[in-house]
Amino acid sequence: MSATAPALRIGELAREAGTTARTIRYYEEIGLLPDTGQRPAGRHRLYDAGDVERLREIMRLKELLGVSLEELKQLVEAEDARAALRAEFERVEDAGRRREILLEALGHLDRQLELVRRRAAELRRLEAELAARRRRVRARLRA
Amino acid sequence: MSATAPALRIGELAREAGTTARTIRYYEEIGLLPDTGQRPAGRHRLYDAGDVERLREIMRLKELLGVSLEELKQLVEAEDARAALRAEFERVEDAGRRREILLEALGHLDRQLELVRRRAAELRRLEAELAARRRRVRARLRA
DNA sequence: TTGCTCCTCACGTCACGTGAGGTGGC
DNA sequence: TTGCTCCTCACGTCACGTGAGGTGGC
Repeated sequence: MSATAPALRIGELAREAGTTARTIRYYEEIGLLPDTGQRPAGRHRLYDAGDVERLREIMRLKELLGVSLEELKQLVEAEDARAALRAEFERVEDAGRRREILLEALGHLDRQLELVRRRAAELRRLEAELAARRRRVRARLRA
Repeated sequence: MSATAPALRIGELAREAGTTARTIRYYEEIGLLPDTGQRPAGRHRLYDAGDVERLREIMRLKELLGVSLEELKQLVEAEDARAALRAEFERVEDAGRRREILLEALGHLDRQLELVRRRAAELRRLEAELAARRRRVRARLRA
């Protein structure tokens, strides 16, 4: 989207982000990724390094949290809103407004962390169970 | 399946395992769950506490590891093979054979642990990033 | 008997995979 | 020009969701 960065085609973006061209087109179709500019029908989609980061982040949230694309859209929108707030924070002088913005960001981060921590805790429990079984087998091997 | 335990119907099993009756029927259809005995067509499926444990474990692996049902089937079959080996271990006297069985169990656990640890590590990285952002916001709030 | 849950089709949906046939050019 | 990747349909698949119409009984 940026005019300065070197342009990537859809296959390269897919490889960089660990997915497929079909998936990228589908995400664009349902509005999870923005339309790639005013592109005459049949013309190639072009992306930049920022798009790579953005898509990587989306794929990571999807895989680690196991959310639907609808929920993922909400998360991404919330993330965009947070970016907009951050921009406003830089512009604004009023201390009260700045404090408000920070508190909102904090709330958002807390919700995200809650989701991630719950999942991480479940995974740790599974890992502990497997490790315990492994220890029992090793103890028997020594006997 | 056991004759002694109190029988559950499909809806109860679904509630206990955190899924739906439709999902259980589908898993039976594709062979991920065993057919519920010789059941005359139209008759209710019946389950016991062991089935609850089994299905809970399946749902947990599915959600935490994000594997396809085909891969999940492999995992469950490997788990069954492990259970069979454990039974053989109890029966068998020969020290060499017992050792072989333990080594096979160890290899299986190592593969499972590898999968779980990789995912746990990714989740920890995401958690750390979010936590770092949270700390930055809190530091600004104090300023 | 009345409710409630269950049964079996069977079509719908979500998130893509996979050609078919054609066009573009970091 | 020749390859390679891209384009847009459009149908297929996986993992279920959701009725429709009917039967069972921990």
